[in-house]
Amino acid sequence: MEPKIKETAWNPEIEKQILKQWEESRIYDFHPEGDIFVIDTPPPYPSGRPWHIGAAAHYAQIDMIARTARMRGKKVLFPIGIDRNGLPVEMYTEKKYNIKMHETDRGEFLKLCATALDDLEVEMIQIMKSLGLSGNFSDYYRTDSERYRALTQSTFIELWKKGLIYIANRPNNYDWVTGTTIADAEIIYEEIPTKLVYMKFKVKDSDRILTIASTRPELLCSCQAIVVNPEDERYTDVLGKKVLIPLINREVEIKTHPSAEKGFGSGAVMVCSYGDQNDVSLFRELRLQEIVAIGKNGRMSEVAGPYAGLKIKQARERIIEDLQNHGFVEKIENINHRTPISERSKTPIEIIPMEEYYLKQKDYVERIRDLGSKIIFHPPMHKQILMNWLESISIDWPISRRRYYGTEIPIWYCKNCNEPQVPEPGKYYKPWKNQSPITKCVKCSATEFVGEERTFDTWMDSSVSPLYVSKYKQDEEFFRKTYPATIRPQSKDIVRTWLYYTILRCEQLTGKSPWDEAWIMGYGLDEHGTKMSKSKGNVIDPLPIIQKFGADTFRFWSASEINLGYDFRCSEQKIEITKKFLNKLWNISRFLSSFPLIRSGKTSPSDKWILSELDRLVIECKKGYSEYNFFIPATAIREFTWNLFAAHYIEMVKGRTYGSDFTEDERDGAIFTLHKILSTLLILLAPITPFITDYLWQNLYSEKTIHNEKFIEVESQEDWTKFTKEITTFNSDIWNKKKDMSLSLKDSIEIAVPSNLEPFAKDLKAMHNLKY
RNA sequence: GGAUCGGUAGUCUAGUUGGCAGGAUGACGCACUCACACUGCGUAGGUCAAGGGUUCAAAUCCCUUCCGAUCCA
Repeated sequence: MEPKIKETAWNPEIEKQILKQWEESRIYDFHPEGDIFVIDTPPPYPSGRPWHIGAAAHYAQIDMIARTARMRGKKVLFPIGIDRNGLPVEMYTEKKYNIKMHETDRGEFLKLCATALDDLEVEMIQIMKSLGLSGNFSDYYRTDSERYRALTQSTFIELWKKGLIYIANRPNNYDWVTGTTIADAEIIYEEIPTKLVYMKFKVKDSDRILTIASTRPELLCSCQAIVVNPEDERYTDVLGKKVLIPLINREVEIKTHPSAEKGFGSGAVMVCSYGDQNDVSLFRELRLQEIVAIGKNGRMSEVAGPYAGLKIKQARERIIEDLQNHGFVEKIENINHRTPISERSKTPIEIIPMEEYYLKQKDYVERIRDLGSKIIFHPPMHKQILMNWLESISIDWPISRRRYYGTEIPIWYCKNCNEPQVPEPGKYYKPWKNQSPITKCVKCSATEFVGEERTFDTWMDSSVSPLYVSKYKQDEEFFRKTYPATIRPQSKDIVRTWLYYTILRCEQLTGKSPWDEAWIMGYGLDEHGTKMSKSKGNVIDPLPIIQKFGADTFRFWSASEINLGYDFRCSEQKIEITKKFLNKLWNISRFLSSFPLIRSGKTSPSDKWILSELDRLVIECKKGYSEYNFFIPATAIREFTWNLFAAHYIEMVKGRTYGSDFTEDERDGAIFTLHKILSTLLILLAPITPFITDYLWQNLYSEKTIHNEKFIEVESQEDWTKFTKEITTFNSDIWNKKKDMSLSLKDSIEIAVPSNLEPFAKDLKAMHNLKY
């Protein structure tokens, strides 16, 4: 019999045809009726090649979530978006054209950014499509579109009217390289070598010298107090006394505070505005008058006297020199200091008082803890990341940024009384460019206005993604059906930003949690187990790999290699090896394609045995799919297919399907079982490897696509799996014996089938050519 | 300092309720050409990080220590 499938190997080129077929038949279109399942897809930022292989794996898995839901009978809304707001493109543009953003015409600069994004986006969409994502590409969204930005602005206006937004001048994380305030969530910490300088402070009206260790001697000019631990007996006699700041010659008081550690340096700490967050809280608690020592340009301000105008590092070196020359230095230690760094520009941040807009979040911590505790996390352990973050929120969220490529803050100020005022929600406003839509000041009735120039923190945009995809304030009925979304898939490094901010904002706007479930994935690591990043240069580009081995190989690798929530290593070699499995599946199908399709039959014991094992597999796979942990079905299916189905069952029934010593009923039972198993395997695998399964399905079982099929239910009544171990061991023993006797596998051998395997004797005899 | 995760063969990894430590890869040996050489069979390779405890029984539960990753102060 000739196999219907001719080629002896799976050719990934076929994926292109299948992709075309999917697009033309629009099988993944969303219709908002029935049991609705909404995915709050993360819109990727098109940062250019190489794209991150971990990200590609991540999107492949999100698609598996969508396909799993469809096979469970859900109507799936799987939006595709591109995130285009924010700093990366601004920095890319500055570098590409060798210009500075703040020195370039704003309109011109925005145009250059948009063009760059358009180019990068085309490639991004292409890669996502070639991965086989079943999302809504025909209507993909951009976070910098008019509609999206109008939504961000509307939600801001709504919250403004609710009184959740305020302006405040307070010390803030300031990234002087990019020239903007940033939120705590945008700070990372790095160990940086620095000098710990032990300085001598003279106590007034006393002979005592106080030694104070600091990594920031350049801030001496802004020192307003010395604090020691209240339980530190070394200093009880000087409490309340004044000390003289070296070089500056200003007097400040010695106070107590529990944050001063007895063990750090000498136990006495200088409090300056602002060395770190602790300084900020001390100034507030002790009601000290701040002295702003560092300006927005990252240089020392006028109050630094002779050091004014110097960059921070230069000023530090100069002041250390001067301190040494005047005998104020006791010693200098070289230490590694944990330094707050701007996540974007990778430079140490400064804390500078600035006037910014704030969104209230402190008052919401309890409410969000409550909502968070009700969200089902996959895996559950990652809920802890959110809870830890909630624990550490100490200030409201500064949401204004002094950047260009972002959503504009929709505010105009009265030229007469400076009162800020917001327009009506619903439109996209550009206050730096457009005329004020407000004609009369709400406070003084003046008629002239000046537009706000700042933009929002990009998380203000990202945090309304579930509202955008469910057409909040656009389509009431659609919104009612699709909000809250079902699931938020995302990576674990943005729990404290994207996940947290989304819950915060959606709660403030809708009073509800944005989703029922959150699905959190780990990082992609390189072969050596270190985190991949462009700056380290160890990023693996997924595109050539997908082109070489096909999307299904890449997807199956991603499913079988990534245990949900854990970090995973990426190596091309492993991906290559994965392809062997698809080929195995291909060849099993090729073999079966030489037999007629029989949809029911009288089964023999061997058939009943493998069907029992199949039931077990179905149960296992369903369990994995219900947790969206594709590692479980992928490894279980591979194990079953290769090591039970192909290695044992197919070999056991070859005699029956070809041979003449069997009845027609017996033969048909085998052929029926073979097809039953393969068709089930294809369905079980369809969410993971949608291309090859659809191709084989359409060649063997149906005119129609596999992707409209539903998952299989378990059906057999008897459990024959207790024979598995005995069968596989028996077969293995025979193979070994033939090998020992230098016989070919076809040669006959005199071995009796053991009595416990009697039901399978006929198949086993034919399989091994047994004689006795 | 605190939190989370991890430490299983040269390498990677499974081991949800304690019950013969499983798989992949690489290495080595052998075989067939019948769906598949992108194949099949086999061999070697392990103090389950270390120590202690609970138990008839511990990779698994408890305690202590060491190492690594990530996050927070």
